[in-house]
Amino acid sequence: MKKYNDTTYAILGILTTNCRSGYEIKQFIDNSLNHFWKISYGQIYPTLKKLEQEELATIQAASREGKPDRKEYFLTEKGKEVLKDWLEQPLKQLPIERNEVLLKLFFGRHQTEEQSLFLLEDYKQKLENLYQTYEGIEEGIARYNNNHSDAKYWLFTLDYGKRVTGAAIAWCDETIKEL
Amino acid sequence: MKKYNDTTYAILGILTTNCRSGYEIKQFIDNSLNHFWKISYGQIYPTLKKLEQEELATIQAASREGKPDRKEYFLTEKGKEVLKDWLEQPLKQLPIERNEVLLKLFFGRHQTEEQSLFLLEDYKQKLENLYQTYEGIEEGIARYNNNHSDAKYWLFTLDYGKRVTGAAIAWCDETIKEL
DNA sequence: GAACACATGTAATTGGTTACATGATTCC
DNA sequence: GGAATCATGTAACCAATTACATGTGTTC
Repeated sequence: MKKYNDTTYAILGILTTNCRSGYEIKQFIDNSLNHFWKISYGQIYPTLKKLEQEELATIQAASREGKPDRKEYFLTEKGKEVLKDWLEQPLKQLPIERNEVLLKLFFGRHQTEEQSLFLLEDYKQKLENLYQTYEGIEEGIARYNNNHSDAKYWLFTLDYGKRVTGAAIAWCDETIKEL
Repeated sequence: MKKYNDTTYAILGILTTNCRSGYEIKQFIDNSLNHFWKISYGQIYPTLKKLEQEELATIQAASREGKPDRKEYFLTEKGKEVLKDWLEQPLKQLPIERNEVLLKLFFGRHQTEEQSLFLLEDYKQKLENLYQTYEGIEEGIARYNNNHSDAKYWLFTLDYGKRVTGAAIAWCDETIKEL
C-alpha cells in the first residue's frame, strides 16, 4: 500500500469525526489534539487537495446560511482503508525528541552554576504551567463532557501529558538540588 | 544579535569540547547526545561551512599520521559570544511533541479494543527497551567514566530520559488496564 | 585486493511554518 | 464603516533526512 505522511493520516482520522472542512479540521486540532499534535493551514489545505487527487476523499461544495461557503470532504472507501491500515501499524521506532534545555545544561557545564539553575528554574516553571493547563482541561472534560464518546480518549491523552510532564518537573527539582 | 538555528548552536557547543572536525562532531553526538539530540552529516558539513563564512569559527587543515587529512574548526571570539548568548536564553516555549501512538489511540476509538491494546503493548515494549538502554549507559558511565568532567552532566540527561520514559511506561500500564 | 574505519561533501526530496492574499457574513 | 469570525488558499522560506559521490589509510 502506498505510503503517505503522518499529516495525511491525521487528517484522514479527523475526517472520521464530523469535521468536514479545512477550517473545521484546524479548530478540531487546536481544541483536541493540541498538546500532542498540531498542523498549520499551510499543511491542511494542500493535504486536502491531495486527498482528492489520490481519491482518498471526495469534495462537496456547501453553502450554509449565515456562513461563507465552504468545501466539505468525505472519506472514500479507499480513504477508509488507507486509514485503517495505518492505524494497525505499530510505531516503527521511538522518535528522538530534541530537548534544548538538556543541550544547554550539557554545554553549560563550564558556565556558572547560577546560569544552569536559572535555566532549570525557568524550565520547571513552564512545565508547571503546562501541568496546570492539563488539569484545567481535565476538569472541564469531567464537568461538561463526561458523556461525550471521545471523553475517555481525551482523558487518556491528558493523563499521558500529566505523567510525562510531572516526571520532567521531578527531574528539575532533583537536578536543581544536585547541581 | 543575529539568530542562528539550534543545529548551529549545538555545533558551536560541541566545538567547545575537543571535537574539531565534522566527523568527530558526528561521533560525539552519536555517543553523548544521542538520546535527546541528533544531527546528520547532511547538516553538519554545510553548517560548519557557514560557521566560517559567518566568522564564528576558523578552519585549519590538519594532516595526522596514519589518518586521512581533515579540517579542524576552532571557535572565534565572536563564535564564543554567540554561543554564550544562546546558553543564557531560557526556552521560548515548550515544544509540542508529536505522539503517533496517542494519535492512533485517539482515532482508534471506533476500532476494536484488541487493536488499541496491541498498539499500547508494543509501545510499552519499545519504551522498556529504551529504559534499559539508559540503564546500561548509566552503569557504563558509573563504572568507567566517573572521574570524567562530563560524567555528572551525562548522568543528568540520562536521569531525565529514565524519568520521562518511566512515566510513559506507567501510563501504558494504566491505560491498558482502563481500556 | 577486500573490508573497514576515517573523512568530506552535495543534491534531491520531504516536511513544516510563516507571511501573505483574498473574500463572505454578522454584529455593533 | 469597523471588528470579529468564518473560510480558502499560495509562496517563500527553513529544517532535516536520505541517498549519492568520492577519496585516504590500515589491516588482513
